[in-house]
Amino acid sequence: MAVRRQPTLRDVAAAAGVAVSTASRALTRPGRVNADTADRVVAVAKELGYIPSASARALLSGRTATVALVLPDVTNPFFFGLVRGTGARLRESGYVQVLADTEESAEVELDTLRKLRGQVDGAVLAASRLSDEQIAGAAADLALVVVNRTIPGTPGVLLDTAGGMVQALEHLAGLGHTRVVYASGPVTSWSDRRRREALEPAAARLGVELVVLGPYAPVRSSGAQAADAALEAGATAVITFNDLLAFGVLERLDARDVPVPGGMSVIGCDDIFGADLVRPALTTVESPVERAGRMAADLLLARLEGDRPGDEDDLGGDPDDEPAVVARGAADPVLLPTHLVVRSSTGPVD
Amino acid sequence: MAVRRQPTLRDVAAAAGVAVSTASRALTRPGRVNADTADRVVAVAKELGYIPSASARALLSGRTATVALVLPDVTNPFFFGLVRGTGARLRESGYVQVLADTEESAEVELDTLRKLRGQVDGAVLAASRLSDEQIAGAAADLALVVVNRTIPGTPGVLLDTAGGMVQALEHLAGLGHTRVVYASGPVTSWSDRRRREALEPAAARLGVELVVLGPYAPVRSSGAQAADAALEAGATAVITFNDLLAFGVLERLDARDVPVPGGMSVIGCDDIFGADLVRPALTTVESPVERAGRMAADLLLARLEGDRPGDEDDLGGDPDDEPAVVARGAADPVLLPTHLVVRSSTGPVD
DNA sequence: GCTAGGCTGGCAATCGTTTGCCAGCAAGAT
DNA sequence: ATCTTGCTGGCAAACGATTGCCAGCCTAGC
Repeated sequence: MAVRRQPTLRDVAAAAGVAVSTASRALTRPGRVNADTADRVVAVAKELGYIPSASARALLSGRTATVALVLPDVTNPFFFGLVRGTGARLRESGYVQVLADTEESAEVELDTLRKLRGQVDGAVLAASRLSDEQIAGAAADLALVVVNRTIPGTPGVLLDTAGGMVQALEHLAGLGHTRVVYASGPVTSWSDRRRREALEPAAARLGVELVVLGPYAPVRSSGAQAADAALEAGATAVITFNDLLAFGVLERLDARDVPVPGGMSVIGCDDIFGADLVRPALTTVESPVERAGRMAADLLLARLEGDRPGDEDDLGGDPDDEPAVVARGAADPVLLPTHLVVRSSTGPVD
Repeated sequence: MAVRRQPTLRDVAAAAGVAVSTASRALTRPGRVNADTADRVVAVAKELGYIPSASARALLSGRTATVALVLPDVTNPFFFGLVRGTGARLRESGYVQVLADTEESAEVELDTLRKLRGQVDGAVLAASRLSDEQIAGAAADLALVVVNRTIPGTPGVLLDTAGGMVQALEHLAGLGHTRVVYASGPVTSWSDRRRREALEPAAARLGVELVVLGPYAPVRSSGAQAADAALEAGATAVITFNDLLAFGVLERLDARDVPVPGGMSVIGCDDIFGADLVRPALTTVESPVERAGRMAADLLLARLEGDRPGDEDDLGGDPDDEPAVVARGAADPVLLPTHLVVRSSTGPVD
């Protein structure tokens, strides 16, 4: 029941009959102590089940080997890929991942970031509710990587959903649609702005009339309004800001007995869990979210490892170390391509 | 770009013109120092943006104010409720939540637990892949709470899905079904065993023939086999181990042109995200997973707070403190009831 | 006027680990 | 035989916060 006291380095040293410093070196500085001594210490440490105290290490080195993933809502399926992607990459490098849910609140987010400083070496910030200035400010205190935001001086990973949306429009144009609605997302969304900017010229080029509606909250319940508005606009197809919204649209169309894709084609964005479960299965723009997570963690780790004082004379760099990422980290954000997944919610105009 | 050095208590003390010890007391021991002095220190601390070092605190106190949630697979929708529930409760008490993914491997899990010791004050273990003995062993080194497991001496939270399954069977019996399949889950699953034990007598009581098939891997792709086996068994309804399996069953039935619920009624378990998205919407046993998460965190926190040396003379206990939870913590696991959510995948026999 | 006691604030030890510096020792060079 | 050099291991000072102990001071009571 009661948790037993952990053996410390002192215990190990005593049991091995050496000084604490020797024990420390035996475990962390191969070659620095006599091989026999080292073996003895290692054996004793194993025997005692010794595990170095993370707090003590952190106190001395200032590094915690911990990275936070800061999200507005852990349960939004869109973020699962990020959780998994960053988590996998961090684990590979021996880092611990902590999850911070900011409950969609800028205030909570700011507070979280404040508290995190010192507890973690860095953070991946996704779908931040903060202003560019606030993020830049926080970045002065904590190594930060942003996802789907561009903050000058802060490394970032961007998902090129705009490119996927253009593919979606091309797909619809190919099916004969000439009047297409884009049900837009939050005005604060960087990617929403970027998509509109990409869709306009694409529509012109394809000879499609693009009607931008919204903004809609990117949740299922907003789908009803979006569906109604799209019908009213006389469109034969609707592209939504994200899949949740698309789910809501499908529900509403079903409730109004509008056949999909016969009466209306629907395209979502993100390809979250469930997109292939709805009927008809949703045609959607798939984003490599998990890869984005890995990449974000990559950028952060590159920066953290680069910060290590010991590495400073290592300017030559290891050719196997993907120097491109390290070099790009501080500069332009990484842009990851997306692609359209065609399922059953799109079809030719009746 | 470069992260600036954090102000320490020494900086605050120097700026306020007091000793470090005084500064410390001003911030943590209200009343211990002169009010004027305290105000000055607090003001300076705020001005400097001082944040106490978590590592230093942890080193001294042995407590990290951090709790881990250990899961076999972070991305399994079933666990989202746990993530959210434990997270919310932990945040309320000022704890940080760290997420550990064990990749469905007992080895990784054991290793994770080993590394976690010392980094966290405790852990919530869900769907552990470890044996009872291994868990009991780990519990000696780290305060543990298990979800859906019964380990003597280790507090736990159980979801009474068995009860919900009985409701499901009653629902089916009421619709006139007389031959029902239970598509079982992993043999190692505690809850699966418990469900079978509860379904047998319920079936006898209701005059329903119960056919247990499986075990099936609790994933969507296994649904095809399960659906085929259920059809072959001549059943008119199937209850599945979980919703993912049910999704697979629905898909297969659709592919084989078996109408649902006309040709086959389908009931899932867990009510994960997507259960109301599939067509027909899935009738399923809803588990209060988020509540289970809160409860698990509750038990863990109660135990952690109880361990605090300072609280030992507080045996009377605060009447507002929900002493029931604290008392129950070490004893029997908490059992949370579940209930059936009826949607469109169940109906009368044709 | 003197002492007892309360209030306030400082000193220093402590937590567990790492690491710069130094001392002892042995072996090889001169 | 002496000096140099390299290897090994110990001492002690950090890291930042907390806290037991103590000293100084002020006030109140006699």
